[in-house]
Amino acid sequence: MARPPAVRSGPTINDIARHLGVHKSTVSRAMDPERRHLVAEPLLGRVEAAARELGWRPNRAAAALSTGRSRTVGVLLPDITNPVFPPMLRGIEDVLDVHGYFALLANTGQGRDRPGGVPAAQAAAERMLAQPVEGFIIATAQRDDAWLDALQAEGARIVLVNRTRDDLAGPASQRPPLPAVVSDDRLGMRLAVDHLVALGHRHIAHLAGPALLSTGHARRQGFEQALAAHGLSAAAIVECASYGIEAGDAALQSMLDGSGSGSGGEGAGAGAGRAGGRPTFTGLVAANDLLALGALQALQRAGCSVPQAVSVVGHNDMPLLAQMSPPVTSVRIQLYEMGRLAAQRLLDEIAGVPGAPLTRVLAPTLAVRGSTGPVRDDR
Amino acid sequence: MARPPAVRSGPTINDIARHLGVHKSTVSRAMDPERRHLVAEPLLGRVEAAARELGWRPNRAAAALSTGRSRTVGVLLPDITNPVFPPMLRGIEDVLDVHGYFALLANTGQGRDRPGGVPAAQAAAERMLAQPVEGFIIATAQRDDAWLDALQAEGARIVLVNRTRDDLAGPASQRPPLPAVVSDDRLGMRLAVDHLVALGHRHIAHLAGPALLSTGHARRQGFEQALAAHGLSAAAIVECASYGIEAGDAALQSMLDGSGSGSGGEGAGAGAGRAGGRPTFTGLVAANDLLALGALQALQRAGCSVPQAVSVVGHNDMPLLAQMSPPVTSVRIQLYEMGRLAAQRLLDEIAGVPGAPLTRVLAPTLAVRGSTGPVRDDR
DNA sequence: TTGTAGGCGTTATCAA
DNA sequence: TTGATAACGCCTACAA
Repeated sequence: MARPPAVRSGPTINDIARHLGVHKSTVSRAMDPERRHLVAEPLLGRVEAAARELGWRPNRAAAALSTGRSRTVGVLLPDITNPVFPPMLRGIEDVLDVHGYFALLANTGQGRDRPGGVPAAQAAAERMLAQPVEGFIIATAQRDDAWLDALQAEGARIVLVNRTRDDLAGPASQRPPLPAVVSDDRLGMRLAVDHLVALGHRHIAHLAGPALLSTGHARRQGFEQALAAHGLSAAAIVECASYGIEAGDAALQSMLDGSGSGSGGEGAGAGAGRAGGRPTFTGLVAANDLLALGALQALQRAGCSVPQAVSVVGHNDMPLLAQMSPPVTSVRIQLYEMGRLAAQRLLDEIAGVPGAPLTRVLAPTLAVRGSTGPVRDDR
Repeated sequence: MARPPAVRSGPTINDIARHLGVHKSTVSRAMDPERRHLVAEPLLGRVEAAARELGWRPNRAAAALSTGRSRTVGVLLPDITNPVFPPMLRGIEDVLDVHGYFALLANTGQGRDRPGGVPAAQAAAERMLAQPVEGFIIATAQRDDAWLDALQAEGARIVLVNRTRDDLAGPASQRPPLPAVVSDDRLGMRLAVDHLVALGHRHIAHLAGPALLSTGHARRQGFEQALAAHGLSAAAIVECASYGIEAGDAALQSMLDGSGSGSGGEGAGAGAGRAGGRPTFTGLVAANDLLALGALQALQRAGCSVPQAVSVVGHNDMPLLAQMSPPVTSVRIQLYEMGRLAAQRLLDEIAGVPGAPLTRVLAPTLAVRGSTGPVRDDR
């Protein structure tokens, strides 16, 4: 009965109504842009004045309870510290902001499990649902993520960014597909390979991303297809354990050691990365920029100069790549735009806008910089 | 009366109560860790089983309405795309997560105004307050931000990170101070200057941050004090318009042109950045890393090699600085820890924990890399 | 054009 | 230890 320790005080529409001698529904109407026109002009002005005077502020928690709409969406990222995500997040927020929505953010790691065996991303999604959020933008999807199915089955609205999950089961999969906004990874790899081939490279290796991620999978396929189109095959392929500098360094080192095929390195020429003290390849395409930076480290340690001995291409064109040593040639994907489109898609979904395409595929371009150059010695 | 379009469906505690033939208050108690002990053990088990079986999920919007606590805090950043902020944000989130809180994020730009004359950060804070959030972590504060006073006056809980606002008015200011977690900027500058002096540099310039930001102000003071301690004075000081690569490039260019004193460049030697085709300084300390990168660009364009002709020190030690060309020596501040402490402080504030120190000052260290070296030619 | 009544899902207080 | 009742602030239907 008593209402003691309310954290948020402030006046309510009821206070305004009393102040003006009208009913709170009238105030409610006056404050809702959609129904403002139902209120007579003079009254409307008085209500607004009173609201301002009393310092009224809407309480969305109350509105959410009443309408079921919290004007909040959940954003699941592996790690905001990875430079590809901030531009995406900006894109998401810029769209949400225009529509009066907020993003609830969670960094959930690379899909790894919590003590209880529940993926961190799933745990975060559960908590967000309780908040509640009206939908999710997810950049952590793995191709085999089962919890996504459960989330979807609960009726949650979901849009994937930069990742898809339906590659694994193939087009015949029974799972209802999820809307996704992605970059054309195969095209990206074609740009990278074509660039190296045009520079005269014939022995080209690949630092692949984790096969469980759609980007790792698709980019590897794209790499092999692009090489095949030139009548070439991979000089070496090593799959990296994760998308990080360390993983890239280790993977390239294993290539040089000749030991290395990584966890999925059954690719052509794997284990043959080095012969007679020099790498057998003159070109290297990494599945993302952090892997490329790791490779640069390892190459430098091995005394291989870039681009003189080996040309290196990254993927994503994350910020500051132009200031690196050397500046890194990279496949530029539309990070900000991907975020924008994903948010737009989710809001459409929430608003029930029909006929949106399931998957938006954005075309990448190539940002050519100092880490690639003409092949020196053909072998 | 009718309840048509509820977005969030799912069972409620009422459904569980009916299912079990108990009252919803009992279910509510059983589900609250704080009051669980008030429920008899056997019943407790049945309630939990039923909740699991029916797939119940708490509705925080409803709880927030009842308790006034949304378990949500607002985080105001200038721009998540600036690499210093992701580590801070991770620190914030990691702490919030443990306590069941979520962060509502807004990128509000560098304190610039919206069309209506309202700072973007203020507008975002207003919207967040309506959400409602239980408090704010603010990294956008300018030293003269008046809206912060208003926000504080409304009773909002606020913790500042990396910035303070009370430098401007001085210790005699009437405004109630705000809790803040910052790095020791003066100490940071001393580390930078001492390092250069130890390398033999005697002519040292400063690329200052905007004087309206506490970091810009304090670091400039720290720079001058550190020089004075060695009996030196600044070779040149130019204040940059913002903390960005472009601004740093432009400011250094103006130094070289001898035109440049920036908006606040009344410092000793300003306008004397260059003499006889070479810069008059052999050492440069930038107020942050992006400014340093801009300076590197401009120096390279001018044909000044780093560190042979000029040694450059940045500030913040943002990620990837070690991979730059050249690797940039920088004052390492505890970005992640600042975020953690700020979040912890805010939660303490919310919980009413007494006796927390108003300001936490973290000590920086120096990360020495390739952009600094012994002075070559003394002049 | 405005008022009335009821409910959204939860928690708080009091009574039993 | 459990139940009953009344809020929290807002929105929706319907009546006036």
